Amino acid sequence: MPEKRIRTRFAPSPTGYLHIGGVRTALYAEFVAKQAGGDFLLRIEDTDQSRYVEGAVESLCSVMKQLGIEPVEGVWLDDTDKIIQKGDHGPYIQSERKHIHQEYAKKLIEMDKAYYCFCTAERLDEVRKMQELTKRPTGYDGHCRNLDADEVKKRLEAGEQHVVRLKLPEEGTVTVNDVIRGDVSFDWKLIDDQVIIKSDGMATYHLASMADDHDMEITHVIRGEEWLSSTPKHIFLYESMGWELPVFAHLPLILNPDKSKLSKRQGDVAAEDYLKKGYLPEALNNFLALLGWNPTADREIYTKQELIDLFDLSKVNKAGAVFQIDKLNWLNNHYLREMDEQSYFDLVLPHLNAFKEDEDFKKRVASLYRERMILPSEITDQSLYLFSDQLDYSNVSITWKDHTKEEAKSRLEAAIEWIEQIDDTKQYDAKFIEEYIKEMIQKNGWGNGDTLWPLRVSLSAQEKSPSPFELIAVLGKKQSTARVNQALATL
RNA sequence: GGCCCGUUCGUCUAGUGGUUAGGACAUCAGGUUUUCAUCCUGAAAGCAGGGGUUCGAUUCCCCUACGGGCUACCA
Repeated sequence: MPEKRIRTRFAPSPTGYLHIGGVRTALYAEFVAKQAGGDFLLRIEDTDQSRYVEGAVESLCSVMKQLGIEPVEGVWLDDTDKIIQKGDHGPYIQSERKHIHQEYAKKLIEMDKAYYCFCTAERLDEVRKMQELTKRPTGYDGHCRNLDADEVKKRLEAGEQHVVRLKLPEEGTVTVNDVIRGDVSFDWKLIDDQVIIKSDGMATYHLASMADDHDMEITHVIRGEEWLSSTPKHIFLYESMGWELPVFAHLPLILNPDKSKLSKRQGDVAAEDYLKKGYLPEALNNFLALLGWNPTADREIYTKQELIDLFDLSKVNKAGAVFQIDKLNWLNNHYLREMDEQSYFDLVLPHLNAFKEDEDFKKRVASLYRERMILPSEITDQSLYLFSDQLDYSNVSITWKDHTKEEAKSRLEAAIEWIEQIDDTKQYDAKFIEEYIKEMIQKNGWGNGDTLWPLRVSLSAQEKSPSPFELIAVLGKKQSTARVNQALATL
C-alpha cells in the first residue's frame, strides 16, 4: 500500500486581520507538510457572511506572503495582488462550496444522521432561559429530532424556515485521539445536536470544514485548542460519511502576559502590525515557532528549513504560552545584525528620509546604530543629534570628571588640529581614526578618559553615544571639527 | 453551573523513577572600555499544594487549588 501523501491546511476566516496565533498554526501546518514532502494549502472559511470583512482575504494572503508562508495549493494572490485559486481540489473558498455542503447534509439526513429543525430563534431562547433558570446544562432540547417524515415534507414545501442539525448519539462515549494530548473522552449525552446548515442555506464550520478537509484530502487537521471540545461532532461527521479520520492536533493557545487568551486589548495581535513596526519575518517565524515547541532547548536561532526538518507535532507543548515581546526583540536585533548590508539599508534608510543629508552619510549613520536597535524606526530618534547643525551642550558636561575647562580646551584644540590633518580617504575609517587619536593622546601624555570624553561629548552633545572614533568616521573631517569648535565656544 | 484541557525559574523552554533540575530572554553584579551598545564572566530565580505507589518521586496515580478553552443558525 502506498504511503498517503501528507496534506495540511491553514483555514482562517476573513474577519479582518491575521492573528499572531494563526501565524503559528499556519507555520506548524506548513512544517508538517513540507517535512514529509507533502502539500500545504490555504482555504478561506467564509461561511458566516455577516462577519466577512472587505479586503480581508487579500490582506491575509499578503501578510502570509511577507512572512514567507506560502501554500502550494488553494487561495493565493497573483502578481497583481488579485485573489486566485490554484490546485484541483477547489474551490478553496468555502462559500463557493455551498451546494457541495448541502449535498452532504442531504446525505446525512437520508442516513438518519441529521434532521431538519424548524425551531425559531425565540423558542430556542426560551428553552435556554428555562435551562438556565433551573440550573440545567443548556443545549438544544431535541424538539425536532423525531418529527414525522410527512410533516417535515409538508413544512418544507410550505417554505418554512429551517436548519439542519446533527443527530448525535444520546448515550455512550466518544474518544478523540489527539497527537498532542493523547486520548480525550467525551459523553455523547452532553453534546448538543449541532446546526450544520443554517437557515440561509450556508453550512456552519462543523460541516463545511470537515467536508472540505475530506474533499481536499487533508491528512492532518492542525488547529487551535478551542476546537478540541467540538471534535466529537467532527468525528461523528467523518464516521457517518464513512470517511477515514485525519490526524488531529490541537495546539495550545497563545496568551497575554496575564495568561488570558491573547487579545487585542493587551497589545498587538495582528501579524501585520508587527511587520509594520519593523519586526522581521525571520524573527517572527523563529519566535512563533518556538512558542509551544522546542527541538533541543540549547539553541534559539533556527532557519526556516531547520524548523521544517526538526519539527515534531507530537512534541508540541500542551500548556498555553505567554507572548513575551522581550525575546522577539532580542531575535529581531539578532536578525538585523545578521542580514546582508543592502537589505539592512533598504529597511533603515527610509526612516532617515526626513533629513536632507546625502545617502552616504545616512548609510554611515545606519551602520553605526545597527547593533544598537531593536526596530529600524528607532534610528530616527537615536541619530537625531547627528543631523542637527546646532548642538545644545547645556545638559551635558564637556569636561572629564574633575578636570578643568582649560584641560578640556587643550585636548579639543589639539583634536581639531589632528582631525584636520587626516587624509581625506581615511576620514570615514573608524579603525584608523582610533589608532590616530590614540597616537595623539600618547604623544601629549594625556589620559584616554580626559581626552576622549570631551571629544565625544563635543561631537555628540550626548551623555551617551557611540565612541568618538565612530562619530568622527560618520561625520567626516569637516563636520567633526565644526562640532568641536562649537563645543569649544561654549566652554 | 456543566464538560474538557493544562500547571518546571518573571517569561519561553529541556529533562528524568535516583540530575548540583540544563539552556535562552529579561534582571542584577563584575570585566573589557571615555560614556552607550557589543562582547566575556558570574549571580539570583523553578518542578502549584496535599495524599498515595515506590527503597526513592519533579517524573506514575488520586484529590485540591489555580489558569484556560468550549457550552451560537461565530469561526
